[in-house]
Amino acid sequence: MERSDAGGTRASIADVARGAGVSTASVSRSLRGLGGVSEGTRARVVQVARELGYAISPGASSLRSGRTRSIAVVTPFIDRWFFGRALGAFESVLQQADLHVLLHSLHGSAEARRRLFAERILHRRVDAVLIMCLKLEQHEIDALRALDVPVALLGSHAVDFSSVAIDDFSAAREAVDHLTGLGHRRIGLIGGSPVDPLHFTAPVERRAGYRDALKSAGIARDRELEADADYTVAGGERAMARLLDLPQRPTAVFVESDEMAFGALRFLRDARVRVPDDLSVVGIDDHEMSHLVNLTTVAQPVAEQGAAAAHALLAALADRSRPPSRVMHPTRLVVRGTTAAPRGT
Amino acid sequence: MERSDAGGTRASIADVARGAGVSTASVSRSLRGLGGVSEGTRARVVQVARELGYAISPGASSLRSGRTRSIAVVTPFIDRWFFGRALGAFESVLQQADLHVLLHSLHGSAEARRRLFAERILHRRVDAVLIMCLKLEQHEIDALRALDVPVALLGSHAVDFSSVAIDDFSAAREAVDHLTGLGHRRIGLIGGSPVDPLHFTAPVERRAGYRDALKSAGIARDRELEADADYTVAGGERAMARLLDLPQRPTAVFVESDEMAFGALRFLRDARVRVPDDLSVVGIDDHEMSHLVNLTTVAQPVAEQGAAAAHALLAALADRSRPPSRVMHPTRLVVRGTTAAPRGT
DNA sequence: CTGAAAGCGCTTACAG
DNA sequence: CTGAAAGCGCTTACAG
Repeated sequence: MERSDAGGTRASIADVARGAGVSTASVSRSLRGLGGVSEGTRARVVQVARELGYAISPGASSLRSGRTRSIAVVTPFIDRWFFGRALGAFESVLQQADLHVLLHSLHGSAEARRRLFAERILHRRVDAVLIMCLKLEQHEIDALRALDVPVALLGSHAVDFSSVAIDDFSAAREAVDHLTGLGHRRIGLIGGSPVDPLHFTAPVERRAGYRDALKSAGIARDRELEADADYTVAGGERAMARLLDLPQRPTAVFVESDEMAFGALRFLRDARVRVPDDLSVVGIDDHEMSHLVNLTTVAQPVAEQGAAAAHALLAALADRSRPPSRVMHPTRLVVRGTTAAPRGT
Repeated sequence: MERSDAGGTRASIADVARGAGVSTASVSRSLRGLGGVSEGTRARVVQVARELGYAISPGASSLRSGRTRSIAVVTPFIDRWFFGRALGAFESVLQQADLHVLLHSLHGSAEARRRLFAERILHRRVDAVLIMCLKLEQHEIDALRALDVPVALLGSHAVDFSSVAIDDFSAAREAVDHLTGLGHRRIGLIGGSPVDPLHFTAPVERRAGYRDALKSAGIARDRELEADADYTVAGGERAMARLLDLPQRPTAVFVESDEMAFGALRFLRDARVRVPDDLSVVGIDDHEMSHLVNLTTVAQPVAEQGAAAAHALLAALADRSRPPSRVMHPTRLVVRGTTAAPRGT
């Protein structure tokens, strides 16, 4: 029968060694499943450890071994769909590998980002690091390398590190090609600001994909049709308002994320603009709410990216000499009810 | 100018002591801002530490001091609105206090929950623990107490620990009172299963509030009108389908969460049931998407609860003799467009 | 104000 | 297969 009394809580490896009549070295080897211990010894040690309610001291273990069994994840936000979902899958894989996840959110703050790298907050505290969706500056790459642990990126790339992402450029092209294929010529963009202090990767790539799609369709670019937002529902709402204020309204809008698209749809409904009759809308993500509002979008596999990032780190931990890997996950256009041919065609 | 070379990365407290011509004790005191050091010494130490790129070894520090500067948060899910938002606010407060957050998700698994407590996964690894939304069993409370660190609960209560929550019973009453006030008599429930293996607190309390509101309005309870779901959009959809299949349909439905309500609304739209003309719907949460679908709901302050939980833990850390606190956050009915008087009134 | 020294609890060569 | 011992890098009484 398992019990854990107050005394048991404080049992150290020396207590277990004493109880089993062996050295602390043998206890360490037995409990970690290492070779070089007889089965009899191991069984006795395991038994005594359980009786005493022994639990290793992570601090002592990591001081000696240099391994912390923790992995940091640096994320711009926690409370947004993409990040929550990627994080969940990431954490799940690592938990199964008996690793802990240190959560470090930037909360959208460039200052928090600066502090993270300048103050060596992760130093010696983790065995590996995942960076979500940030376009890294060279000095940040240097700071990460100085940590001397495997680093992986989710949603961006850097030559030095393993990365997992979708092809944001192609995803945007897919969305806008769908619109031009339907016959639209005047196509707006609601996207992240290119001057966002946090420097996300997606806005830059997706905007480039949008422009490229227009070019391929022989449509001249009109800077007025590009509205900046901040990847939130409210931001999408405001950006849509600006687009509708234009002397020459677009007949379709490509929105860089589903959450912004929700905001755009909301504004259109209130403004009595019919979708897709008067205006088509296409997003990126396939957010879990998208089917509710019947949004046409380019789906990306989010949980899969989180899990892949975890596996990349696990592989790097198992073999430190392994070269960085780069995984691109596929996207897929999901046509629903918010897109149609422009009126009068 | 700040630099961090490879050598700097490995500097230890002894290196700093040597560089500054003082003992390691003085370095420790200087860097932690403790008293008993002259300003001249402190300045010199700080300067040398910066030059060498010194960063403390968390393992060594915690081995000696017993403090890890980490706080664990145990959450049933990461990728749901409520949890992401509460978690974000929680982490933000702790980060500002120079504390780290260890994220441990149960991923909805009762087995993961069992393992967490049985295998002493948090033992000596954290200075405090936050438990989200779980109704704790006695043996779990015992296991948490054996950790010998402050524990706080968010979304549930236990006599031994500090807690932060809303009054789920009242929130449900508020929602259902609104419905009965409008004249509804046949009111359905879409709620969490009372036999969910994870034992959440909210479903039990909210269902009780629903029943109490009916009773106060003199309406007999009809078990058929209570549909079990799992707090997901898809679950809300399925539950709504079952309610519509009833020989005698409800004229209104109280849904225990906005996310389930979204699913319910989706089903109603596809089934061509008009809301609120044919059927009223009210939720709980005030999810960020709720205003998009015009959902009437009972708002709860989620980020505030996360921040309050962090502050409760901070206070306990500062004064271990402080008795457990219990904070109840207010809820507020937000009437939008999914509720109205029943037809023919 | 300062330093010498003990010791936190492990892991890891090393020797047998 | 096993153990004695060193040492990881700090913090903390203690003494001066």
